Amino acid sequence: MKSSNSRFNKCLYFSANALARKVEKLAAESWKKIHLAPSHAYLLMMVLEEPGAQPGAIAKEMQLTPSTITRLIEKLEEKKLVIRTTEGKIANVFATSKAKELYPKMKACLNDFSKKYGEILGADESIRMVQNINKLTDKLPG
Amino acid sequence: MKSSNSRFNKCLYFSANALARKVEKLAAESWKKIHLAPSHAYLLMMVLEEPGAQPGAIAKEMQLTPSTITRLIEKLEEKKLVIRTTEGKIANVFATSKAKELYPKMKACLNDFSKKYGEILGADESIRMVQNINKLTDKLPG
DNA sequence: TCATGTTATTTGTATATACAAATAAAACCT
DNA sequence: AGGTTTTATTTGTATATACAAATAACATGA
Repeated sequence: MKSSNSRFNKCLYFSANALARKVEKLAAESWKKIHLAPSHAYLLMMVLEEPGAQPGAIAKEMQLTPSTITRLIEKLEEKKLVIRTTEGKIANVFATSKAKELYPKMKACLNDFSKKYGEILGADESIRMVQNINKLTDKLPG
Repeated sequence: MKSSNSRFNKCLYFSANALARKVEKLAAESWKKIHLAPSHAYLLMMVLEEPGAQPGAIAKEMQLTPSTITRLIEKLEEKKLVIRTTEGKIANVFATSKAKELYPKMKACLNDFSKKYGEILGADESIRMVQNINKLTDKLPG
């Protein structure tokens, strides 16, 4: 069933969720090569690029709640991809050397993914669409 | 943090998910009045408008998997809003009279929600955006 | 007709995410 | 300094969703 044929096709709730689910799936395919879920991969990339990042800052940047970030970090710790140091109420997250070795492959996965949807949508079109979605998101409250 | 300032702002995965989360929250507010999660509400409306709908068809229209539909129906059954009849391998889902009584309020919630984001985004803009999102979704595989 | 394949649904299990409450540390008044 | 408020993080619990396997019914071709 196409979104454009659904009885719900006029509703932003439905449309936004349907898009997110499809995109999630497409992204998961790209990241599968290195056995990471997209959200784990994004967090890890952030930590690689900003060593010692704090969970609260990560939450803001990823627009997820702090509790979700805690849970993601736990998973990445299990995989020995990050470590956490806690000093007072502040936690800092660092990528391990295992993660650092993975970094080039991660960039390749990211590339693969954006190429994949770039081909489907057209390069210009896809860049414009992402910008429009961001603009929309920024206007919504919260 | 604005989407447009995030290090991930160029990535469709990130953008689509951030949008969906915000919209979900906004929708949940509107549906809270009648104590329904948006996905439950959408399924229920479909069943109200199409009595006897089959889980498989509902899955297609809502672009969710059949197993997810089963789970949603279970919840709605607990709330006495739908009943399920099974004949052979075919199941049919019907709204109860309790659900039928709720229908006008549901339409009001839906209205409230679309008014809410219509005000935030502008009526034309929001309609155009939903169409663009649908078009994008339809182009993606799966 | 019956063996095999296909379809519809459900179940078992896993993941992502959130909210609210619990901790714990730091900052801030007076 | 000592009490109060704010901030950062984690934990307990709940929801939405999916995939893969199980089940059950149906269809179909030899």
